[in-house]
Amino acid sequence: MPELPEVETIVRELRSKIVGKSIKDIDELRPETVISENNLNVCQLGKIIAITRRGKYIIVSTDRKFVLLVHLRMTGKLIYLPDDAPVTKHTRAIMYFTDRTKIIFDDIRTFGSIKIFQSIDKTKILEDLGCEPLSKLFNTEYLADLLAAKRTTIKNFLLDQRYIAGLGNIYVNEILYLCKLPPHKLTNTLSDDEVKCLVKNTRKILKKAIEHNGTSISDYRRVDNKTGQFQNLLKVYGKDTCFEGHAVKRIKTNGRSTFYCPECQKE
DNA sequence: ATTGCTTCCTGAGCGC
DNA sequence: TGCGCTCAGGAAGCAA
Repeated sequence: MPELPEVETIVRELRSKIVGKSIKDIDELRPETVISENNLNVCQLGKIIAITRRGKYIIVSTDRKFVLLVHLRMTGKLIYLPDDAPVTKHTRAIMYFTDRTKIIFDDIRTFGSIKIFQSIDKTKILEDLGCEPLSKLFNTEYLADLLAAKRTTIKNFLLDQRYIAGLGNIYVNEILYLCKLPPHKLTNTLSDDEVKCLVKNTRKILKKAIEHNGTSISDYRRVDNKTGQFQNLLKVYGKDTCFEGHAVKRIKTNGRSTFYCPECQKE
């Protein structure tokens, strides 16, 4: 499941491989995968000049001011290949470049999409995202104010993209474990020290996961189809026993698997 | 306004 | 062998 570190890894790798290439065409193998305004002719998109990230969105900008927002959801992959390489059973779209290479957009569960906009100003979807957890804006003041105003659990809060952009289920479980906070603790009951701890560990774990090219639990793959390595360093998600050797409890919260250690993460 | 539940989808894993 | 069931989960849309 691509979260911030996985998307960041993909963005960095895409940047080194396809910035400067001209988009020849986009072939949509499954309807509703590529969504654009006004019957846009995808042959007119132009040359890729930048690839950035906001939350879990990949932002591809072209010299003709077009912006492609790619969201991988749970099972989306972007794989860079020669243009005659075979596609997979779940390839939903193919972006061809003029130098006989391509990116295939592979997505088993079909929730991902590629949205094309005529300028960055039209991408309203990005305006609803909260701050980037690796930016200076993400600090104890920002977090303390938001947490105090909410009436939900810390786990629900951390997963909400309107407050912090980029966290998903795996990293939220890991962050709460590192902070020794139970997932059901209410946001407005957190102490100043606990808020500080959240900021510190969120940054720490995201940076470390990026260094290890993300977490490949199931479907996530890098642009060369290789796995990331951070799954080997998880301390509580998917574990029977935590890093300290205690039994890990697995519960469901809002339809999500929640792994936590009742011993380490006491009220 | 805010919060939480349902829904979308396919494949893997399991019991029988 | 194969059937039916459950689970994986981001976020839009809807309900309370």
